[in-house]
Amino acid sequence: MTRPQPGLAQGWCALSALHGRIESHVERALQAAHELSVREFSVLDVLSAQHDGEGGHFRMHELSDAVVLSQSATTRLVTRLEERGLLTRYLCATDRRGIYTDVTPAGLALLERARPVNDAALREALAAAEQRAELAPLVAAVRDLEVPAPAPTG
Amino acid sequence: MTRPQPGLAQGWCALSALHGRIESHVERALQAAHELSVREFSVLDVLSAQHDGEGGHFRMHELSDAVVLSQSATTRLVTRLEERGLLTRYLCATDRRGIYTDVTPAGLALLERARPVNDAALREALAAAEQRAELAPLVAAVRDLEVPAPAPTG
DNA sequence: CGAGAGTAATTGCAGACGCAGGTACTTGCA
DNA sequence: TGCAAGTACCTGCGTCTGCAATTACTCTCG
Repeated sequence: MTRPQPGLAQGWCALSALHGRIESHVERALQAAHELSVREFSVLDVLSAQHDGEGGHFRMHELSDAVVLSQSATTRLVTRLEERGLLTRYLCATDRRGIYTDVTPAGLALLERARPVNDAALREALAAAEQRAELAPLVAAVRDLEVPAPAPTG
Repeated sequence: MTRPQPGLAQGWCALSALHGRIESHVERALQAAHELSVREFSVLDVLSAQHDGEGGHFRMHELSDAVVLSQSATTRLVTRLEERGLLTRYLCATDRRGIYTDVTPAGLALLERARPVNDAALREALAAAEQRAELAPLVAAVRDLEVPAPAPTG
């Protein structure tokens, strides 16, 4: 750990460790507060973001790409969320193979309630990770990403 | 995805996406080449690194902390690796509750064969992720971490 | 029109995970 | 010594995940 291999693995190891720590911390917080997993929150977030700018719908495979999950896992994840009334599924008119997903008002409401919990947990996890020497630089990089360029470059 | 929320979530989202993409790519490569999961490789790597500098052993809870896994998952992971002859378990002499784990020569050999596969897959995944605008800066940060201080020892 | 290739989503199955509970051991206190 | 509290690891159970196979639909070419 202190000095495994001075190659690529070091960066990847740090990335992985940081991700794991943040995920488990946020997972606990979201689960306790709203019975949401990180993935579920992520789906809601991605879908609602699209909602803002465009039609507010995602194809299943687009969604699985966005949250980096297999198609089967995405199917089941959407199913669970749909059963809780947080998402809707509807067929694509022009291509009957395609299925769109969209956030329901209930889903949007839950998302907005969960967002501060998510952000707080995120802050805590980042602060904790910053204490570790090998994670600190990556934490800084993540923080820099937050608002890289508020200038609308188009 | 294009512009979810201009807050903390953006950096975390990028970190999560990058991690997911790298992990699934490396997982496939290691699985195909050596029937190793990313976690298993990680355990072997961490343990062998410790081997270099120190006694070469980890307590279970230290290991679970290093790879960011629950204790139960660590127990089973070590069990699987032990059954394949890649790890050894032995009691701690001074504290009979504690259990140390160490890499066997076979484990070390497999690790060294798997390392180039891991590194190659890592490189590929990073290169692919770099093409995405929202992931590129984080990829750069990870690359920077690789050799932060190449100062030779002594 | 109809056969075959290709694409989108779902389902069966086995593997791995986390949580809660249990066992074994150590420590603190009387 | 004896008992309660705390620590370290393991096991039962339910859930989630990925892979492979399946179903449903579209597209291309004859």
